[in-house]
This record gives sequence, structure tokens and C-alpha cells, in this order.
Amino acid sequence: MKRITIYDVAKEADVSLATVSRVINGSEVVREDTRVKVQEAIEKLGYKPNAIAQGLALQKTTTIALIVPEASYFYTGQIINGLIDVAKIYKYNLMLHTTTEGITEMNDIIENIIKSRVDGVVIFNDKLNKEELNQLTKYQVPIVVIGNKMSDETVGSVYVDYSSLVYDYAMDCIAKGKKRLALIEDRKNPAMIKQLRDGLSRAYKENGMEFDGYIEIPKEYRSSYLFLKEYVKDGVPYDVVITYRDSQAMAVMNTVKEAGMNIPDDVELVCILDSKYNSMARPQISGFKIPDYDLGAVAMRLLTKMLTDENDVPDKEIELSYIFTPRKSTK
Amino acid sequence: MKRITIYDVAKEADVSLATVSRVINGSEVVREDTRVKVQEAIEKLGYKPNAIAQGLALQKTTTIALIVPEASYFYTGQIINGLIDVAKIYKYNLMLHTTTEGITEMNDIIENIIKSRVDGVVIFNDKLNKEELNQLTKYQVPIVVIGNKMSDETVGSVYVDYSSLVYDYAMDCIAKGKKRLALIEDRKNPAMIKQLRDGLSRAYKENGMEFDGYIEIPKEYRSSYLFLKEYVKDGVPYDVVITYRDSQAMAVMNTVKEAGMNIPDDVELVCILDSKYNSMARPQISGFKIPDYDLGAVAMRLLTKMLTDENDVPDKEIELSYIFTPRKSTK
DNA sequence: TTGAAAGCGCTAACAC
DNA sequence: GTGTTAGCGCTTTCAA
Repeated sequence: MKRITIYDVAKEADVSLATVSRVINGSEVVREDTRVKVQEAIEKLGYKPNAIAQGLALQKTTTIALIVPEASYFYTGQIINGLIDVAKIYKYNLMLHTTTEGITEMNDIIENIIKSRVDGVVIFNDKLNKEELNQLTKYQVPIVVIGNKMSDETVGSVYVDYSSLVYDYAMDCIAKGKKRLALIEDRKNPAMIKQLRDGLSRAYKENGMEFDGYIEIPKEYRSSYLFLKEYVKDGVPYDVVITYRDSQAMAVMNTVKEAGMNIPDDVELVCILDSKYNSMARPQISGFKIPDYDLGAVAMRLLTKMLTDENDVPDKEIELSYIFTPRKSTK
Repeated sequence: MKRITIYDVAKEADVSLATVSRVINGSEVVREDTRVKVQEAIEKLGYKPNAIAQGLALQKTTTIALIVPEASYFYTGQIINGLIDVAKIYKYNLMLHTTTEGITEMNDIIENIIKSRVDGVVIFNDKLNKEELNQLTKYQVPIVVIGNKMSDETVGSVYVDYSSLVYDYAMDCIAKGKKRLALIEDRKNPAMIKQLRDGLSRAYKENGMEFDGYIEIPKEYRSSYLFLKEYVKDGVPYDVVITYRDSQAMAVMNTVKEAGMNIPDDVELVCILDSKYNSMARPQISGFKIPDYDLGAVAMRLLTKMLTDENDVPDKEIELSYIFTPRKSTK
């Protein structure tokens, strides 16, 4: 099947290509009968406008690039859904880029993005390098970052303040007499863990103490489970153990149980990033409901706003809140 | 910053735009010193070729469209990673499209894909409509579908034969005297469940029996857990319960345990789609390791092959195998 | 209301 | 080895 173009339609409908263009773009000025004539020609030939040519002519691609860390779909899934749903509404397409653990081909990706002339970029990445971002802003590409608080001329952000999340939680614990809190390292999310440590330190300091419950997982251990198995066997000197992801919470739960202790009686357990698996564990694990879908949806909405309202979107820094969901692993 | 084009570079380097084009495309014929001169101009101006214009001129976009069911990132994540890794190697970009549960805007997506003139399409969708696919093939877009066995002129497929997977497993069970197998409905994956039922029926028929262990979840129950809680309380009249997803396996595990029974002594449990959560459950749940990453990687490789070798790729139907991972939920 | 024609930025013959 | 030029398919003035 020959590639059929606007010229073919014009010829078929016996009008100029300008008129066809007007019809497909819903211009008001076209007379009804010629509009119909053109429509029929379009139908008959099965014509679909070439978005690439349109993009070139209009200097806009109606696609936005999305950068997410590879292999993070577990906790990125809902965010992506949020992004996509809103993108659909505004007729934007999504170009998916992923950054691989460790390897920083972030520069390749940025290069690629610039070349593809997307209208905007959404970045969801733990370890975000300010310099790399500058690359993008230099080319005037509007950006929204998810998860990190930051903004300037062309970048907006949507995030949850994890630092104050744990801060609040820790303050509450301490007030209730649970002064020994532990935070488990998460190799996959160093930046996140840093935020959490900061929040904890702050809460301790305010109570005239120093936070010393950070539990690192020695490199020789392949998994948190293996390490915790050892770590936990002579008892857990903490009131509450905090983990970032569900799988780590489950590792704590399993090892603690296997060491003959009880949750929440001997030690309480909280998982920051809640998931359905938390409620499948026994006892069910308490967690913070993070508005992941909204993070995506709001980010995309913000971006479209930046795209249309050009250079004045007042609130380019949007903080979303969370909800603590107490279950059976805390008292 | 003004958008800088190939003309600007040409002027800066004092050559024609054709020469610049040759340089950026790595043409051999350019003399070394002019190549250097052009390179310098490119650097100096920060020029990045416009992929849209290239796409228009070359009639190829080097991007391929990806269609996945929304909210399925949990079990699609690794597949996407496989796709992306290979796509990167061949310098293809990925356009992400998602189909929403129920709503069939598949037609919108296809329309969109045709307009965007992608070079190829990868479809990963449970309920794939042959007609919709024809839309695409009509426009000569090479397609690879993941998960469904099918192929013709312009479509290839990469899949795991779940039907024979359960068939083999059931045959084995029956041979060992475990004749009462159950399969739990999975509302999210009707097509998959159908395959599984077929495989089980086949195995039973070959043993002169009829499969009657399909457990439907009545609509009034909001979750498998709630239903199973009821269902299980007077005992489970099966030797082995089979579920598709990990969360269902966990629902079975929890309800069975809560009803005072023991896994695997009172009833065995197997999860088709294995995941890390299966090994975090206690007892750990047996499952089939599906090569999800490879499904993606192989699919993309196949597509690139179809894209380059045009009309003769011999094996356009690729079956991948699986590995049974026995854990503690089976004997 | 419609058409002619000049771009959008790049590639690829074809000339020189 | 390098430049000229005709597209690629579409949008958008500017005239008519």
C-alpha cells in the first residue's frame, strides 16, 4: 500500500492541499460541502496525517520524554500510569527512556532527547545530577522532576517530603516513649535513605539526642535477608524498625519471626513505601500510603501547564502529602 | 537560545550543508581537515541534528511503539527492561502506549501509532484483537506480539506456552497420584487463565478424567482473599492449588493458614508467574520462572531483524521456555 | 472560502 | 571531496 499523503487527498477531493490541511486541523473557514468532500476523500484513501511532517512544520512534536530508572517499575508503575492518563488527555505521546543502575548514560539519554525535539521532559530519578539537568535547560526544554524538590525558570517539581514524613513519625514515637528507632539501609535507593536519615536526625536532635539507629548492610551480604538473619538472632535492640521498601520490611519480618521474636510485641515494623504486599504479610505491615499515581498525574499536568502558559506558571514546586496506614506490625 | 540548524553550522564552518550532513552521518568521503572544521563548528554552536527533520527526509523515525496494558508494570517491568536494553543497542527509541482495563481505546492508540510513523510496534496485551492488528498490518507496520502465538507476513511473536506448561505439570502431578488440581480464576488475566484451563483439561482428558477444579471468584467478592477466606474454611478438597499471580498465591496461603491448615501437608500451592515475593512468603511458594526479560529482549531483537531484513525473517514465531522452581509449598 | 508558495531541517542524488 | 538542488509531508501567510 503506497504511502498516501495530503497531496493524494487533495487530488482526490479536487481541492488544494491547503484546504485539506484546514480540514484535518478543524479550521472554521472551510465551506461545509468542501469539508465533506475532503472528509470523504480522506476516508476513501485511508489517509492519516504524518505526525513527523506536522512536527517539522509546527516545530512541536506533542511528545514528551520520560526518564525513569530501569527496573524500578515496581514502585514506578503507578506513577507512570498517572503520567500516561494525563498525557492522553492532552494528546501527548510518551517517549520512554531508562537509566541503568550505576552506568551513567544519562548524557546519552539527554543527547537523544534533545535530538528528538520533544516538547518537554519528566524525570523520575533517585540520583539526579544537577549538571545533567542544565544540559536540558540550556536547550530550553521544559522539565518536571518527580521526587526531588527543585525548580527554576524551566524546571518544576512534584514530590513527597520524606524527610519530614519520618521526622513527624519519629517525633511521635519519641513522644510515646519509643526512643530507639532503626532505619535499614537500602542500596537501591541511597538518595531516599539520605532523606530519611536527615529526618530522623532532625527529630532526635530536637529531643536532645542523636540518631544512631542506621543499620548498614555490609557489602559481603547479597541480600538484606541474609544479613538480617545474622543481625537479628540475638534480639533487636530497637523499638521500631523502619524500612523503605516492602521487600525489606518482609525481610525484617521473616528474620525476626525466625529468631523467635514477635512483631509488634518485641519490635515494631514500619515500611515507608506502602504496597499491597504489606497487607499480605502476616502480621500485616504498617506503611505510608504515598500518592504515587498523583505524583505522575500532577507532574504531567504541571508540565502541560508549563508548555501552554509558557513562562509564567506560578507554583512550580508542588508537594504532595501521605497517609500513615497503621496495620498489625505497629502498636 | 536560538534553535541552531545545519545551516548555521555550515555557515560557521564555511562549507555547504551537504558537507555538514556528511559529517554528522559519518560519511567516508569527507576530507579530514574539513571534517574537523565541521566538528568544531558543531561543538561551538552546540548543534544537535533534528531527528524530526531526519525522520521526514529518511522516511524512518527509528522509534518503535510499545503497547502494554496499563497498571501491569508489576509483571511487565522485566519485559520492558528487556525491550529497552535491546532497543538501546539498535538505537531505537520507545514510544509508550497503554491500554486501559476494559476501555478499548485500542483504536485510538493504533490511529496514533500510524500517525506517528513509527518503524515498528511491539504489543504486549492479554486480550489481543485480531482485527485491530489488521489495522496496523494494513499500513505495513512490522509488529511483534509478546505472549500470543501468532504470525503472518508482517507480524512475529514471542511467547511462553502456558498451556503446555500446566499440561506438563498436571501430567506429572497425576502420575504421582495427585489427581485433584484446582485453578483459581484471575479476573485480571482472563486470556491467560483460559490457556491454563485448556492445558489442564488436556492433561485430565489424556488420563481419562475431566478437569473440574476451576474455582471462580463470585462477582460479589472484592478480592480473592475475601472469597477464599470463606471458601477454604471447611477444608480444601484439592491436592494442589494453582494460581497465576503471586498475590493470589499469597491469598491462598494466608486463608489456608488462617483456616488452621498446613501448606504443603494439607494442600500444595503453586504460582505460575514466579516473583520475588513468592520466596518471601512463609512457606516459600513454588513457581515457574518465566523468562520475562528475555521475552522483551527477544521480541525487540526479532523486530529489528524484521526491520532490517525486510521481508524474509524465517522464524517469526519464537517460543521461550520456563523453569519450575520448587520451594516449600509443594512436596 | 480557497489556492499558491514559502518554509520547517535534513538527506541524497547529481554535478562539478 | 564538495556544492546544488530537489524532495520528505505538512502548516501558514498572503493573494485572489
